[in-house]
Amino acid sequence: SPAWRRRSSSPNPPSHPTEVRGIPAESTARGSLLPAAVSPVGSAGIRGLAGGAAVAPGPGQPGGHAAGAGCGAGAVPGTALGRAVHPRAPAQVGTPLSGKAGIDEVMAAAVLTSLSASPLVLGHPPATHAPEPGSEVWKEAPTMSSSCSSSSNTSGDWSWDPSSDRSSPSTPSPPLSSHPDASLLQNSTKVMFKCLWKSCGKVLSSSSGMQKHIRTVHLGRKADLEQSDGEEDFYYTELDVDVDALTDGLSSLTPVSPTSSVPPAFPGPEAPPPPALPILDLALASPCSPPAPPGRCHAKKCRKVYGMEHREMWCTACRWKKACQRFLD
DNA sequence: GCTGCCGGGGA
DNA sequence: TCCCCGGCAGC
Ligand SMILES: [Zn+2]
Repeated sequence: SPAWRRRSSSPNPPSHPTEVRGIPAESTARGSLLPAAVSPVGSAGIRGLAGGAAVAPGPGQPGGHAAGAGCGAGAVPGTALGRAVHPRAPAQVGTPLSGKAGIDEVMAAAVLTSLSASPLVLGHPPATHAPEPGSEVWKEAPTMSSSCSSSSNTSGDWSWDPSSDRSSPSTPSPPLSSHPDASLLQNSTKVMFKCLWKSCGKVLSSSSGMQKHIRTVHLGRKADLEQSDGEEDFYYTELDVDVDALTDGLSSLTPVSPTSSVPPAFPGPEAPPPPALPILDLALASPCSPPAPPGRCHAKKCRKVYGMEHREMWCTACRWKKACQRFLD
């Protein structure tokens, strides 16, 4: 390794209490210019995703993740596309993200969701037709063309430069309790839960429903078992769906399998691939450019991605004007 | 002009 | 060793 490479920089940044596989549990971006983190959260239990508005910067580093980049929704104002996905950590133990808040939130979301019962929810868009079934929502993403910035990274294998790491705000729990769901809902927005398992994309109106879906369809468990062993990987994102958007192209909410009962195409009959995948999907589904080659947004390095104004987020190499080590081509 | 980064150099 | 930056090639 090049001399300029910091000896101290290791693929594994100093651990952060709320990190799961190296990623700050919390989005660092908050819809701003920073690509935020899409990260599996929650220690032992049901895991949801953090992200939405943003995707963790940085392609995975050597060591595990397959395709790297997605594009951060970053600078672009949110759309109907899930923007405030966050960790769902139902009552499980030990989650730094206060479990209680998590529950409350889930409850709240569920309640609110059900209150605003909708015709839209399960793939029943109002008469208004949808030009292109299954993609309306996602099509929002490409609009962020210019922000084909970050890459996602799903797992901790990527190496956050220590200095960068420190720059990310980390206040784990607040978002949960102060989540804008409520207000959003009241503003003609409703929360939907989108399954992130590969090739699924099913959208349900309640987290419990989604968990059940994942449990039965993807984890092959019995539907009626609640939180069986606490080790399930429930990857789904929460979408704040603007009702207006829904009326426009709702059908898109049931992207992949119109017949919700069809199990996603997983290679084997066995358990689905590990969680990292769904996230990747999320990342990949995002905006790199519609037909994004699986993996990354080329040519864009830290400088471009984060901009001069966020130089501290660049990888060391970029800061030193060396070959970027985060966005490898 | 912008971008990525080599190579050189200061502390 | 860490870091910065002049300057150049490629677009
Ligand atoms: Zn870089």
